[in-house]
Amino acid sequence: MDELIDAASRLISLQGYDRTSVRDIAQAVNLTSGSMFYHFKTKDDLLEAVIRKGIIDGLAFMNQALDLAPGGTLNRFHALVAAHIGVVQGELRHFHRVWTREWDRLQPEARLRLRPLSEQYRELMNALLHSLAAEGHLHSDIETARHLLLPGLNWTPTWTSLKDKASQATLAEKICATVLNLPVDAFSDLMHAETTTGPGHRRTID
Amino acid sequence: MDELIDAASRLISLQGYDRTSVRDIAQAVNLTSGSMFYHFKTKDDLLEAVIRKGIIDGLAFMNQALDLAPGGTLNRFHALVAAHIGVVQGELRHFHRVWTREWDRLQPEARLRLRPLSEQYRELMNALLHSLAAEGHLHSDIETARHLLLPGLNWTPTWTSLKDKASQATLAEKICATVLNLPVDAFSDLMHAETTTGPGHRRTID
DNA sequence: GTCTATACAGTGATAGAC
DNA sequence: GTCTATCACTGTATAGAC
Repeated sequence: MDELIDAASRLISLQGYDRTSVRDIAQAVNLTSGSMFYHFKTKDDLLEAVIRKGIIDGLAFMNQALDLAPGGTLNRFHALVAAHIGVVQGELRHFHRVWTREWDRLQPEARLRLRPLSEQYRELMNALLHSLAAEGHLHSDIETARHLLLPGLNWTPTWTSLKDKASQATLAEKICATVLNLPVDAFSDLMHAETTTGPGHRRTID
Repeated sequence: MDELIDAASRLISLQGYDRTSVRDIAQAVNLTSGSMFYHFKTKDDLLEAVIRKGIIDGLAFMNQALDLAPGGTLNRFHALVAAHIGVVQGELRHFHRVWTREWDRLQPEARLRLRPLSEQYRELMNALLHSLAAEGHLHSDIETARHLLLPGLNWTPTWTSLKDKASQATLAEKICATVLNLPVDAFSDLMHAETTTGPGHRRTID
């Protein structure tokens, strides 16, 4: 039941898995605790379902953003970073927080089942960092760059809260610039130059 | 009682605060649960004591590393990053993990009491990023750089485990290079050039 | 599919003996 | 200072009625 998963994501995100009782979650959708165990065999199964939905919806969100992004690599990089910020700060934020904060509360078998999904997420970022390196924008080690970038993005809710797309895009610019060790303005200029004059492999604005 | 704090840091780090019972912790130092409440009024007080010790010892470790570091800014930057990796991966790792993972389980008043301590930690990194910018190595926004760097360092235990100082220093080089968007070799060269020919504001090797 | 009722284990914390 | 014993409570999960 999807309402149950939604409520669980919200409560677990805010209170933590261990402090959120099955009664709390069931009550949030006007059920009693007994009824929850009809839909999920155990509380752990519910946690797995929450995280699975978080990853799947997050992937869809990211892929959609990439499909709409203009062609140049810098533009696509910015789109990806902005999309990830959207996941972390937007409607999926509770799912994402549960994913990152409660991942190691999962049973080992559950982690194995979810691993392929989360690898896809990492690969999206990897591919773009490779393009940046190939085009001479990124000079540092790609793995290390990803290891700095991803936790940094995931941690943004601890020091800022950005619900609207505009401010998310602004933050994304600052972060992209930082990855390339550039002033924000320099990155913006580079990115926009790319859009107007660049090759534009696929300008998919329908 | 310090043994109690040590045992608590280890168990809470491995199992999480909520899953670690007072009985578990007391048993680890051959006490019964009742005795723990002689030393700490509540379980929450014990958590605060663990995190306080983690921050204080971490600060001491960082300051000591900086005192021993050679003079140049790049060298001091590397020393700071290596020291933080040392905190996160070395003997203080359990304390540090509790600090970062259970911080928001603290009562609001406890967070207020500890805030000044954790600010000191952040300021160490801030000061060095400012120096890097002043000397023309760092071009990006300093706040943003710190917001990428710190979570990235704190998250390293999720993808690598480095107990010895040598491999910690190697990782530190990769990360410093990434912050400056340089290949590792380029950063190493820059750093060593600075040591042998640089101004060396204070070469404090006693 | 949801309810009520309940089994059963474990929790933080306290009281009082030693 | 540490122990034992215990209180009051909450947790997950199950059984069976509807």
